[in-house]
Amino acid sequence: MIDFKLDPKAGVPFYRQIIDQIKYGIASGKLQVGEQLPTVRGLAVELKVNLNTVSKAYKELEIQNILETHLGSGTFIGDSDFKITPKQKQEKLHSICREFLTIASSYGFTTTDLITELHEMQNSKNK
Amino acid sequence: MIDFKLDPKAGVPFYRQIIDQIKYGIASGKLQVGEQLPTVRGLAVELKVNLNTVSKAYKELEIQNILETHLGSGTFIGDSDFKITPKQKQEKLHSICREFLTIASSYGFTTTDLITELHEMQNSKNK
DNA sequence: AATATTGTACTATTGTAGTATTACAATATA
DNA sequence: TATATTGTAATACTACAATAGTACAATATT
Repeated sequence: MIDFKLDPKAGVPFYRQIIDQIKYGIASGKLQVGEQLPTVRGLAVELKVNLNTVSKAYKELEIQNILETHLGSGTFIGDSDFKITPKQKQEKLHSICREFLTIASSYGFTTTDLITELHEMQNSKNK
Repeated sequence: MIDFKLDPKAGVPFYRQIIDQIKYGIASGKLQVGEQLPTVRGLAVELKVNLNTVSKAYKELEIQNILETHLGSGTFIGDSDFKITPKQKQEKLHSICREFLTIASSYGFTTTDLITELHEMQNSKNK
């Protein structure tokens, strides 16, 4: 289970911080498929926010096929790899990159600039 | 001069659409250094928005050292290459890429995924 | 100097995001 | 079947972003 934490000074909405922490928890292996998350009320009390704030986070992750909610029993980590087809994943990657390119080009950067920079960031990370 | 167009359905604020079109105009060479932009009133009438909306766009671009405004005479494309140092440009590129990485990783994509995709997009563009 | 033209500043209005309050509906469990 | 536990829905409050209305200040032009 994750040790959830909210930072009111982060400038990021609470519900989005919750989303990010769950996503990161999955990516890092701290959260396993099938594992139950805290109940909306439980996490709301723990984080001292309203239960709707937690609910909003869970709901958005359910739309993204990352969580499964079962009324009466709770919310669980879904097996998103089974639900998101490789094609859907590829399309998501494509749309993210296209959006990125649009923003970058408005600053005058080329695709090559971006690739170069990403390479450098990758290298400096593994020092 | 650019043929400005606003899309109310874009989900992007008017002033930001104006900003993007000017930036893209510069990047694509349609706007030259020293060239005068429409007056805030002129463009406001043309786009059927309030003059403050145009003013806001110009002001933000002036902060970014992309435009120069001269009260009484108008707003002009500045020689941003002289004003933005290579170091600043590099930092901008870096911050854009880091932000991009954060978003992408929340979807489970790695830096390598992104680089690969960008390469493919670059290749398919030059067909 | 007078006037027109330019950008600026202040204020009000509208819409939306984020969060909370409260009541409800579905399911599990005793 | 009764009750507790779970997520859901409707509503409202607050803050802020976006835009507009209006008046102002600086500069150019005559």
